Amino acid sequence: MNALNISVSAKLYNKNPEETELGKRILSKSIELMEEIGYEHVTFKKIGLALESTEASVYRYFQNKHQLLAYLINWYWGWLEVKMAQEFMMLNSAEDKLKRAIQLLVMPMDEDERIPHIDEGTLQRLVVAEYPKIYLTKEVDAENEEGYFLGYKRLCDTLGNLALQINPAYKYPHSLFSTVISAAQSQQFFTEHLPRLSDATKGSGTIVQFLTEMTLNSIQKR
Amino acid sequence: MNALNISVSAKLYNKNPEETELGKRILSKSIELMEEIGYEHVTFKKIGLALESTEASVYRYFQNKHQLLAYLINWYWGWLEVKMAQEFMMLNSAEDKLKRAIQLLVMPMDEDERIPHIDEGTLQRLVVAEYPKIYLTKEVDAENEEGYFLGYKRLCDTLGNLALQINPAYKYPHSLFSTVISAAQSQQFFTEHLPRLSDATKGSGTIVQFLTEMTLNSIQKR
DNA sequence: TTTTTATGATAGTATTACTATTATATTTGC
DNA sequence: GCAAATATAATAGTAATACTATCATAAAAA
Repeated sequence: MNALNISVSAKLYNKNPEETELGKRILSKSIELMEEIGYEHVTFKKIGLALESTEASVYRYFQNKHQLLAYLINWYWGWLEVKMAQEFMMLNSAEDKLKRAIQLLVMPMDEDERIPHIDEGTLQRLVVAEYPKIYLTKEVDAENEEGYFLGYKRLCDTLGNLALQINPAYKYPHSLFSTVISAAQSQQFFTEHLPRLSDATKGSGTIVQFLTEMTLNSIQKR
Repeated sequence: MNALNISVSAKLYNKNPEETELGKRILSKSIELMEEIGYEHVTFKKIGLALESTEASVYRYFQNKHQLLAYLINWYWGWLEVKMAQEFMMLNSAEDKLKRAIQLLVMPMDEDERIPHIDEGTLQRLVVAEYPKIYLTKEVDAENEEGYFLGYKRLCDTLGNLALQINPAYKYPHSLFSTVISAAQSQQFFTEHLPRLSDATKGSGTIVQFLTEMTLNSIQKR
């Protein structure tokens, strides 16, 4: 039905939330509620209440809160990659593409009207505040096999390949971009909450400059 | 009593665990248990049980699990800084000091026999697996004012100042070292659990090389 | 030796993270 | 248009968690 559909591994839900109205409302309200009160304070009961539905209904779509967060974050990485692919069509050099990718990682996002049930801006803030929680668990190895982290991995690969176009001899493309993506998130968080851990003033310009310099200096042939 | 005492903000405990035998056993067992079963699965009841003490006794030292984790992680950063200061005395150039600092961030740690109740190696693995959880909460601003993150901030400052010795014009010392410290942890985690997000093989050599190159390329005058 | 302090033992409460059951409304197949 | 399947709502119930409180006793300090 949507002009655009982001694919998320079927292991990330009990019942596909994109296929029903209630499912979409669960996604929409979960993003809103998690961003508002924080992952730790969210319960399926509260989500049900916010939806004027029930706890049991939310459990039909997701096994638990952790799986729901993993779904949302994977959706976000998938969506970012689609955005990047669109933007890259208008650019020629790998360096320009990398620069644009870094901007997309940090800049506030506009609502995509092709996907009305997801507020991308709110989702981005949610990712900034919560993303490491999906892998920093004792279940990471089992969940990795289920595809919980494919979104992140694919994005890392994509950016790593751009780096290799600039310098095929660069030795650490995966490490560099897992670091850059992660830093894109954490620098946003630090700028807002722990400013002594960043040099950025409000607004995303400084963060983009810092990350761009770090990235290009790392991969540049010299 | 100890030859060495790491200072941790008094807001990070109810009752100073370094001052009693039970307190020290709580630290020791908590590190062990958290590393073994993971932060999420730890409860004060389980800690009490492992100590052959009680839940209530653990609550006398720490308000909750989150505060306990924050204490342990702050202790770790404080201890790392002491280690670094020791090592820096034997080095002259800021560049050598930075290189050594990166090694200390990544390399497995030996037990410090001056502090018998803390197993630094296990604590390091705990920090790798859990450190962002202390700031990625809705309480971050309030806890920041209580000094929950001083250890991290001080370490960042120290390393940032070394960078400024190499290049006083470098614009992003705080951002760079919050990124490098964070990457030091996450690259260790990725190497073990999500290898597609790093280029390192087992052993810490590749991670050290990657971080050292990234750091020096970023700050170098050119 | 008295008093304070630290710990242990136990109980209790509200919330969380589920699982299960049943009733009802809606959609789909024929 | 009707039967069957499916989706949701409403409700109940359970085990574990995250605390708080009380009291007895042991050890240390005054």
